[in-house]
Amino acid sequence: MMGKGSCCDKNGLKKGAWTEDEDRKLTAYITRYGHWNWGLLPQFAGMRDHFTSSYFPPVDFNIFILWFFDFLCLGVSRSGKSCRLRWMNYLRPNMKHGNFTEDEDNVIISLQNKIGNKWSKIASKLPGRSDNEIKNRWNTHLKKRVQHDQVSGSKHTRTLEPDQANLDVNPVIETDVEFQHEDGILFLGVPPSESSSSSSSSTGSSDLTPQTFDDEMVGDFWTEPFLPDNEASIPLGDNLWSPFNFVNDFIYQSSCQDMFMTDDEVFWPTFDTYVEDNVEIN
DNA sequence: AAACGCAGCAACCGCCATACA
DNA sequence: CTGTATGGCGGTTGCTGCGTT
Repeated sequence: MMGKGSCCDKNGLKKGAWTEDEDRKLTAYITRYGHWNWGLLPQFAGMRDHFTSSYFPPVDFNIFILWFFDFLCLGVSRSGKSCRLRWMNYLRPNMKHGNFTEDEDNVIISLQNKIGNKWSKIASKLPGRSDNEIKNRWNTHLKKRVQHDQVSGSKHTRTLEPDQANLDVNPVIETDVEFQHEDGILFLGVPPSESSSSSSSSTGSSDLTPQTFDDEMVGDFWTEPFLPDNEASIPLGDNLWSPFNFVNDFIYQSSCQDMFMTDDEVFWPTFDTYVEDNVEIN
């Protein structure tokens, strides 16, 4: 469903509904690299019509130079803030949309009653739900329901006991969250094949695997880029920028290779090919 | 079938907190 | 301490879809 209409603001940044192409680029980019800076992410994610490939994190000097050339020449189509919002509210892995369960509604009602409109806090207790979605749920459904129940004295709403709604008691699973790569799929949390047998930190809600977004995990995931820990074991090819990129490319090609590659373009650009393709040298 | 009104919700806006130079 | 950049949050907007008239 559309939100605000599409247009550009005074700075030339695109606004309004996101296109599938923009979603794909943003998802592929963050899946591949995480994000180190929302403000710069649109540049690297290729959120522009005519420049969609060859970006890598600025951990490599060569890459920074490439980015800087592009930065000097081109505008950004989406603000970092817009990218962040889109990712957090819609594109994140394992996000649920619509169809709130009775239990979810009851958690929202109880926590809203307890702590007020602290949507991000409430969202942290509902895996797969964004604060925006919960806020909308409250404003469009639950607020009326609560008001109706209060007026009518109805007990339709099953509120949680105080200890159940206590913010210090996380009702969802707590799990060590990390990027996993299994059968070509990059995802967060314990792999499905391991979740049922994991004994380290699961609290028993195995049906909620593989992800949660409690505060502790959010801090790690949202503030640090994805850095594979096995890069040292990957041989460095002469035409690759770094072992870091090599590993990322491997994971990336397995998880979302349709983003940058067409059927007849199956290669990863080197610095030289990038310059040939994208930079005019006087 | 057309017009209208409302609900749902994605996205924007503005403010605040924090980090950093 | 001050100014700036950035991220996060809650409130609000306005487009779309659907039901009603």
